[in-house]
Amino acid sequence: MRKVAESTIRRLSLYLRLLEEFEAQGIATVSSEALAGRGGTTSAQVRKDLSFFGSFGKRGLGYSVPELVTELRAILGLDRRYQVALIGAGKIGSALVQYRGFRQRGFDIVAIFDVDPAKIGREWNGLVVQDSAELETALANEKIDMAVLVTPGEAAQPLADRLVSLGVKAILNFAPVQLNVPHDVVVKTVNLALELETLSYELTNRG
Amino acid sequence: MRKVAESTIRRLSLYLRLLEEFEAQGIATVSSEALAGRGGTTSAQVRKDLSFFGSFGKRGLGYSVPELVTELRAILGLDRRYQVALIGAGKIGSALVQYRGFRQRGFDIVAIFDVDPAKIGREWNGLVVQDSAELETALANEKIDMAVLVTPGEAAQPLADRLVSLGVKAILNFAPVQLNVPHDVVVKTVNLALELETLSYELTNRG
DNA sequence: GTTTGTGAAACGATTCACAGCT
DNA sequence: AGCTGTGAATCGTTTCACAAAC
Repeated sequence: MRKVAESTIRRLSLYLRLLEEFEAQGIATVSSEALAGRGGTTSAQVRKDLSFFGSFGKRGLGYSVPELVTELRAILGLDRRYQVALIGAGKIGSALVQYRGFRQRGFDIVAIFDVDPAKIGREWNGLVVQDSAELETALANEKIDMAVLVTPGEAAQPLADRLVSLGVKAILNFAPVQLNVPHDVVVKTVNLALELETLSYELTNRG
Repeated sequence: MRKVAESTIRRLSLYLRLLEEFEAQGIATVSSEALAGRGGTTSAQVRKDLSFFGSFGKRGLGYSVPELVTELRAILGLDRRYQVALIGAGKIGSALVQYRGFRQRGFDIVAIFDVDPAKIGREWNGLVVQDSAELETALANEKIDMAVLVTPGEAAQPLADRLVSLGVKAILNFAPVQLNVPHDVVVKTVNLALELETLSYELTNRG
């Protein structure tokens, strides 16, 4: 498959959300214009984005909502479930476990780890918090698709290395560091400080 | 000031973090090469990024670490403090309040709101959770620079509208919706579902 | 008449490469 | 000699505009 820009993928994700709303309202077809309108983009952009993956519309008519929902789910890999390990049972980790969008979209948290003895052994949303030291033995028989790293900065890289050794191919990183991983592993970092600082920049330099 | 790309601002933020580490280690000067190395970019990119704002280096030598730290803080607007209102006292809000990077970087949470009667009136990190219905009266005398929105999707837009009316010029949005605001208001949306879906896409279309 | 799909044009960001300063 | 600062070249993304399909 030809290389598609990340910005395109993010927009597809937005379109999918809008389409699901349309579907819930029983709307049968949408134009690229309608999809663009609430998505903060243009109709040409919508059509270009979709054209990377195929021709899903009918000229003069638009796109079938249920059809496009199915296509986008397949493109985004959301027509399957993922086994997720959560590393770090702090406040943010806890919020993530609760977040219904997580399970709803196919991401099942199947293991939780922490280094804090006060947390290890406690039950948490039906899962017992395990010792991070036992990562390897605990995950030996579990097939983990993704890891969510919610640890202090200094702990993140060593844990990432161990996760990679265990065969994890995708990491969602909330630690405020750049992770170093092999080419075949995908990392998405959500850096709160960065977001605040871009806001701060915009505020001071007129927004 | 000439328009600078957001990607540039995000990298400046990364450089600042690295420089602070160098500073703590007592390193006096760095080359663009050294800044690039751990920041995941190239030396030319570092120089170009900085050149938008001035000439901070010395040819043949590199950049003075403390000087560049000061410059970047000023550029990013981090040489002042911000008054932040937190809207939504759930798990994620709680995690944000605790997050030390928040206060450390100059962001002071001065008010917390929620609609849940069980939470209203409770003390939370030294602040009493107030009723979101009272937003206007509670913030009448407080000068709020930023709001952090951590509410369900449907509540976000109406609250954003009220915050804008109150003169808030920057919003960090964790609700999974696109917010509609006037030109002079900056919004940064952190959309967890989006991040997961880009990971999911990468997993299914690469590996 | 309406709306898609897509080459081509325009725009924007990154990389190159080197002159100029220390 | 070493490293910055920057115009020029390259690369990638978005917008335009229109022929083709319904």
